[in-house]
Formats: sequence, structure tokens, C-alpha cells
Amino acid sequence: MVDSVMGRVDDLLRQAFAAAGLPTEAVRSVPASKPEFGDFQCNAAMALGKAAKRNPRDIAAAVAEILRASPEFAAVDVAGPGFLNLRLADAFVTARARAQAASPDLGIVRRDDPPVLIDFGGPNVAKPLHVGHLRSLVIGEALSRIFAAQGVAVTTDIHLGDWGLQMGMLIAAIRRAHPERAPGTVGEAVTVDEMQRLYPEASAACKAEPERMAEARALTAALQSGDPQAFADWSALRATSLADQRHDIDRLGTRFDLFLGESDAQAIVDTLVPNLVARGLAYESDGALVIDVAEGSDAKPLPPLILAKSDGAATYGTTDLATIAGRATDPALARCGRYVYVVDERQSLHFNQVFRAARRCGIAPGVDLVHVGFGTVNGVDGKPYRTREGGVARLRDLLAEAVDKARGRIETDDPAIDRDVLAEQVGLAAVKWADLSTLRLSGYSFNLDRMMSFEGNTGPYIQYACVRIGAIGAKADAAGLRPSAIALGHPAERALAMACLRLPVAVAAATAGYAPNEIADLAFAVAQAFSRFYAECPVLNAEDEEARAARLALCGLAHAVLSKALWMLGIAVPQRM
RNA sequence: GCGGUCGUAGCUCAGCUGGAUAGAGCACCAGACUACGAAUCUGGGGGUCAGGGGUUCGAAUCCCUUCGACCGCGCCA
Repeated sequence: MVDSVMGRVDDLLRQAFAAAGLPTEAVRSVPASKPEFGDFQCNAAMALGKAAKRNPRDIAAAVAEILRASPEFAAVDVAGPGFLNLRLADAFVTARARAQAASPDLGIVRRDDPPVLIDFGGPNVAKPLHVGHLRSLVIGEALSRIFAAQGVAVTTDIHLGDWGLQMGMLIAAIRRAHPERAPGTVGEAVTVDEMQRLYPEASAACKAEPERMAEARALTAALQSGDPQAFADWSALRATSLADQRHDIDRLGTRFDLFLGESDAQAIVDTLVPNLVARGLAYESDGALVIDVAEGSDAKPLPPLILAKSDGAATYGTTDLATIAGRATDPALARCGRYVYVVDERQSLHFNQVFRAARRCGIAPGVDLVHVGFGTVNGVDGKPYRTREGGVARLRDLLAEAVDKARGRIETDDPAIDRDVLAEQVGLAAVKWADLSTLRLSGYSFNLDRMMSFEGNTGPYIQYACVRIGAIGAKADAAGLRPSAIALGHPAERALAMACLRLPVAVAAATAGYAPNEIADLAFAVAQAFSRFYAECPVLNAEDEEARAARLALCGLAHAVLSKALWMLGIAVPQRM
């Protein structure tokens, strides 16, 4: 186990502040704002000076004097009104880099968290996947891997949207389109293409014509109350649609342990709802059955969660609540300490309602319920992404376009490289990187041309760095050259090691904030530091054998860190490109 | 109307539990391949952090306000 460098620095800082007779709660280091200030800085003296009515510079000077005794630091300086500038000793950095290289998990700290369940707030099975599904699939997979990298067990559930009014609309439309077939045998006759044509029409028709809507509602209610024919048609439609959606899911590399959905909660709904009524937690309001979730501290009281609509049908609030109850009593999930919902931020009110209802009803006590929201994918015009024709962009088309663009940009003429495989790896890397490298909560603009430029902060740039390191290693192996221990002489070597050493910090930050972009930031920093090192420090052609072996070792570390980071993001590393 | 998110370089975005001269990528300009792979690297120009006020030794960051954008607000999911 390797302590993170920053953790060690913070420990030393706190010890020094304590030794100077000062409180340590607010003491922490941050990366130096400028390289000439050193590696880290600490600004706590200024804040403490105010509280203690002491001159911040005196405090900083006293702490600096103590810190200078630590061999970890090469320089400790007081600057300005009381900044502490810290430069790490090369020997310390070298030792940490060697320890990281020797650590199987590269210094990533294991967490002893209970297992985590990730709910992807899955797609509506009445429709094909569109761009909007990209984020949940990509972010959810990354979070799953980030947990796994720390030894936390994860269960992923796609949680399909397969039980609401949209299914009633679809079944009704399909039956209308195939009047020759008996109800209950219609679903099996329908292809994905037909479904995808019929659903938008049905949805529009229901909006426009009350009779159509009434028909859809009736079918939804029938389905939910166990009508065998409705269930048979539903079941066939669901299977056909899911099989189609799985092409895109598999292509993206998102892995699910469970392909459950809202429909799987129905059995629980049947017992949960009467139970909540009996306990007085649910009551009738305007013909619907609701649970109050408002709290006195709300700036604006939350509307109640609707458990049953006036026609008796369940809402997705009902199934979400029942699903929580079901998970809490499922032996396979009993140890889970939190349920994480990776769903569009626009649904934050919904999850707020569901989570509060669960708390109020005593469902899944002790389980953390977390909504990990994300912003929308926008087009270049800043509005939600659409095709050139103005329609909803299908995920499949978008991925195909990305891979095609990637194929067109492949520059290698190496006959040993499978261009299709490479195009797939590079194209998906570009798309995933664009998604994961931005802040989760803010939307991002989806610009294929930009993410396919392969220059600067893009997925392929990181892949390229990784591939170049790999090429050095392969050549070294072929020549029988062995790495030794990492040694840091050149500034570019030191900078690369420092970037690698940030990995455990980045993983911790990514976990705390459900923020894959922390991993992407780290990967970019390492790739950039490597590229600079590569330009300035010959490895195989190093000045002497000692330098060559030490640089090979450093390359090994950088390659391991980059590979790990890309793995956590769900991005493949090509052998060559 | 109420609630929420947001407004940072020409473009796309970081930075937001207050710290030093506000960063990165792209684009633009100037350099570096007889060189471990140039999908790379080096250097440069480019900012009223939407406007205004306040708190503070110090504000992109916290508070108030104006303007603008997006999202949500009980029987869609």
C-alpha cells in the first residue's frame, strides 16, 4: 500500500501546525498555483492568523521551520502574506514512484465500503436508444469500474423503462396495425423497425385523440393487473426491443449484471401499496393515491409522490419505490450500502420524491440513495442534439458515424493492424472521452468533428501516448533490455512521476464526487507529461545504460497508470495505432 | 409565478469548502522530424471571469440585485 503523496504532505503539514500550537482542521495542501512556487502550497496560515490574531507570516515561518526538518521536503518557503510553498525532495518523489510501480494497484487505496448497486435508469423499451442514453451508459460503466478498482463490489442493473403508459401505447398501436392477429399473438409478429415506426405515431396519436389515449391507458392498466394477452404481447415486444438495444450496449462495452426493469417491481407494488395504505402513509388525493414527501425546510414544498393514478395504474415513482423495497429484501443485494442512480439531472425532483418516500416509509433503512445526475448532450447550436434532419439522433447511427470518421483518420499502413478493430477502439474512445472528460452535471456539446480531430484533449491523444509507451517497451523487450528502478534526473522525468503519483488522489476524488472527469483529468496530465518526457528524454537511445534502464522503468509506470485510467473510463488501449 | 442549474479567451471547457500575475484544449502566429512513432513537442498573442453592489487583508469563488440562457414544478417515463 502506498500512501498518496498528497496525503503524506497533508500529514506532515498537520503535524507541523500542531507542533506550532495551532488547530489543524483546515490545514491541507493544494497543488502549487505556479511551478516556480514548488509542488504544493498551503494557505492555512492566513486563515489561522485571523482567528488567532497573529501575523500569518509568523505562523507560516514557524511551521516552515518545523517542516524543514522533514526529509520529504527539498524546500519550504514563506511567500507573500503567509503562503507556504513546498518543494518535495527528489529522493522522496523517487521512492514514492518506485513504490507505486511496485504496487499491484498502483497505489490506489482499497475501500472497505459495502457493495454498491448502480441503477442506470434504463431505456424505454418502446424506443431505440438515442443520444441521451449515451451518458448513462458511459458514466455508469465508468463509475462501476472506478468502484471495482478500489475493491468495492458493484452490481449493475439496467432498470428498463418497460411498465408504463408507453407500453400501453405501443401495444395498442401494434394491435391496430395487425387486426388479423389475435391479441396475445401480435407482439411476436413485430420487428424492431416496425416498432420504431409505430411508437412515435402512437405517441402523437394519443396526445391528439382522447380515444386513443383512453385505449392506451386501458391496456396499460390491463397489463399491470395481469391480463394474459396484454402480457404476452408486451413480453414479445420487450424481448425484441431489448435484443436490439443490446447491440448498442454491447458495442459501448457497458456490462449489466441485471436486466431488470420497472415490470419486475409489479409483484412488490401489489403488496407494498396496500401496506402503505394500511399504515396511513398513502392516501387518496384528487382520485390518485399519494404519499406526502414535503418537509418543513423546503423552500417550496415538494409535490407528493403518486403511487397510483386515478385509473389505478402505477407510475414510475411507484415502481422505483417498490424496486428499492425489493432490493432491500433481496438476499443477493442485502449487503449493499448504497443505490446509485445514474440518470439525467432533469429527473432530480423525481428521485428526491422517491428517496424521501422511501425514508418516510421505512424502506431500505440504512441504505444511501444517491441520484448521480448528468446534463444533456447538446448539438453545436447548444440545444439538445439532433440529426441534420432535425430528428432524434439514434445512438447506433452516431456510433457508426464516429467509427467511420475514425477509420478515415487512421494513418498507419501497418498490414498487421486490423483497421476495423482499431477504428472501433479509437472512434468509441473519442466519443466516451468527450462525455467523461467534462463535468457530469453540466451538459456538453457533442461535436463529432472536434472530438475526432484526435488532437489535444481527446481520447485518441491519450491512447496514442499509451501506444507509444507500449512501443518502447516492446522494442526494449525484443532487444533484451530490462528496466531497473525509477530514477529522476531530468525535470521531465520528475514531472511525469509526479503526474503518475496523482492517480490515487484522482481515484478518491472521482469516487467522492461520482466524477469520472477526475480520472480523465489525471490521464490527460500523465499523457501530456509523458509526451513532453518523450520529446526531451531519449529512452532506448539514452546516454548510458543506467539512464536507459531507469527510464524504461518510468515508462513502465506511466504505461500502467495510463492503462489503468483508461480502463476505469471504459476506453480500450490499442496495441498499435 | 415558484424552484433549480448556469453565464470565464474567437470556440469548447477547467478552476468555485475565498489566496499570489485566472488555466487547458482547439483555432491563430512562429519554431522542432537523416530523431525511441510529428495523432507529437516548444514558444507567442488573446480575458471588464454577464452587469452592478456588498462582506473580506484578499472574491471567478460567499451574500444581495439586474440582465440573459437552460431545466423542473401531482396523475408521461
